[in-house]
Amino acid sequence: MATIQDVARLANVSVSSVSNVLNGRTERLNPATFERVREAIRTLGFRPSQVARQLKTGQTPMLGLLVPSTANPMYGQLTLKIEAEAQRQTGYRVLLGNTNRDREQESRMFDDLLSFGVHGVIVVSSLTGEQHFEVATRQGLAMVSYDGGADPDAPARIDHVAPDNFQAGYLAASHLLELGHRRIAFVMPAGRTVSRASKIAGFQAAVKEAGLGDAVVIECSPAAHYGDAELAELGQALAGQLAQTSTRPTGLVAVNDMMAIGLMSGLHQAGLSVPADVSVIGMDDISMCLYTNPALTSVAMPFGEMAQAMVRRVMLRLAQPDEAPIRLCFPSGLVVRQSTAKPPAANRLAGAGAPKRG
Amino acid sequence: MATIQDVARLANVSVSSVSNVLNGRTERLNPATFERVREAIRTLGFRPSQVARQLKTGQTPMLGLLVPSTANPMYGQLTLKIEAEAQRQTGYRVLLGNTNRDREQESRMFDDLLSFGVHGVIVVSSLTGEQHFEVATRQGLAMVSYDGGADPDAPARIDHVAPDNFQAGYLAASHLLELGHRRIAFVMPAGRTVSRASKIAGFQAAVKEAGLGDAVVIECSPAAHYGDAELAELGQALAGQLAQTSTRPTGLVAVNDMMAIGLMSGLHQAGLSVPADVSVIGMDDISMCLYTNPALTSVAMPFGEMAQAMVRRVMLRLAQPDEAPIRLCFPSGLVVRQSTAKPPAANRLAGAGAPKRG
DNA sequence: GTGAAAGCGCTAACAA
DNA sequence: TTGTTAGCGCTTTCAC
Repeated sequence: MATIQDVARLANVSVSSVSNVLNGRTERLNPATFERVREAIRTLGFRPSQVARQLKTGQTPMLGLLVPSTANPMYGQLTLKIEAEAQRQTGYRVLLGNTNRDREQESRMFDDLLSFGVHGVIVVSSLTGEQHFEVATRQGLAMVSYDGGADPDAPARIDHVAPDNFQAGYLAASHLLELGHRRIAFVMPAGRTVSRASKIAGFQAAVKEAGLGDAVVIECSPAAHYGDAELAELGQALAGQLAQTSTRPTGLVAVNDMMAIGLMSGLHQAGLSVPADVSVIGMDDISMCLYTNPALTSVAMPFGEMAQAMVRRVMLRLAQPDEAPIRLCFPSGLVVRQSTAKPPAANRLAGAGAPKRG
Repeated sequence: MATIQDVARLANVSVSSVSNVLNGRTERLNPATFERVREAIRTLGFRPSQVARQLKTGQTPMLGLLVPSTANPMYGQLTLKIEAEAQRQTGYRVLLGNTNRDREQESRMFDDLLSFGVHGVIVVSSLTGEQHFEVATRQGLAMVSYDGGADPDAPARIDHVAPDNFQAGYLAASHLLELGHRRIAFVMPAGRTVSRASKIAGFQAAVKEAGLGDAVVIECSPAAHYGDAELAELGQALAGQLAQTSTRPTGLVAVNDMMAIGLMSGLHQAGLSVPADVSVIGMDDISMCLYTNPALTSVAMPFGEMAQAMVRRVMLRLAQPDEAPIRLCFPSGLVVRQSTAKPPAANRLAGAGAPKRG
């Protein structure tokens, strides 16, 4: 690889002139010199070393991105959008780390980012209140979290970007209630995060509004790996159990689409039909929703806009580290497909025990 | 961030002693000095700058990874495995780029890798015979390709890792033939790559062995973006057309699982049943196969082993750039689930026109 | 408008 | 066994 020295020699100028050309300080250059340098750069195929540049300036056009697992289509999709957005907005590249939502892995990634001189990072994690986040920000990492808990008292200065989870829970429950369901449940893996709590709150609010009191939150076993379609597996197993109970819900709101897909699969295996026997609704609206059988009704989150906001925000924080942290919340929207319908007739009668509306 | 100078000062030694400690050259150190330095490092929370180190040595513990799109679950899964394997084997981090299988994006990523001083790269691309690959390797990139065409005459020195595509095509076709299907087709997006050609060759070989001559290869419209579940969309559209033809195949081999999932979705929407009316088999065996309805029969590729091989190979090539390029081929295996069954009775009779076996 | 030179934080050859 | 120092490729002051 050619160096700035080689270019200077070939163009018969000093390295500082070459540097000025590289950094677009045209006002300081004689147009003729400028052209000569550009010509030399071209003939040598010279590309400035980001490494040397970074050592000098402390800046590098690179962003850290931590996701639980790219094998999960939802994070794979988000990863794509964030990477594209970083390129589009600023030409930054992305250093990727899968964390499995594991504290230790997150922590090691933070350390590595710091030693690579990367100062901006976007994190998908529910652990943002924990100490390793505070340590990392104190050491100079500018962090933006996706769907993390925004504890106002947390010491770490982190920006938060999230979908409106309360609204998502509310929309999902309302949809089922409007279809006539009276026995509905919210399904998720064990463990309450801030975002899950919001979804549940929205779900319960809709249930209350409908004058029902018996909405259930079902927690599966905890998700251990996130390395795969594990949520689907949990949902599948749970659906098998639900199928055997006579008073099972007629409508299920899943914490996300992967779990919903697992639920549908388990219900089918148990000989039940979706939506004839049980309605299922997911959240995130990943592309796979279009191709399940039946196509999955879901609550869509504006990933493109959120990716854009996260990149913009981390850039801003890189430029102005002392900016006060903010929380951005994006509206979600119901997308009705074929996995939700009226409850089976028997249940419409059996629902008489519940208070009537209006 | 503390520097090596700070550590030297605190420990009352020279920077070279600190450097020796950092690089594990314990034999040159007085144990007491060693301890003193380690202590200083700990109290300062010192972490050596990879940037400075890299400027000096030309090495960096980072790998490039180019995939068409992490939004495609297959590549999301592969990305996860490669990243994990890079961490496990050597502690390397991964610089990710989504390319959309676009020449221009690949090329720009190569340039950026070079200017970041990253010399090892794993590429998922069908364009490995093209010029930008040759340019990149000549400029010092050590490349390993996944499922790329291994043209022995290609000038670029690239290692290739791939599943046995011929075998995959053969296994898929054989499975349908053994079930009694006589009218089967291979389905893929327009455009023949080396790996698709191998799958087709395996598919045709099985058809010939069965004494049939009329196996069809169906090319959908070309895939334009890869940014999403586009293959599924193509499959869905195609299935809608197929459903209307009376002489449609009774068994479909899809080039990969996403396309198979799209085909199933389209068939269902057209009122056909899988596998009662049409059998569908995919390739890759992504986790989603377990959760489709019906669960998708597929040909599994050993992604874990292939990821391991790719990382090992790129490390080797980093150490010995002049090593001769090799091609590693990994066996695939049939995984039977519920999307394949005997053809409908009418077709079993209609198949009489085909030559009989034995 | 252009050039000389210091220095970013490390490694490694060489000196002591 | 430990220290001194040049230099990796660039940016940026400051002098001309």
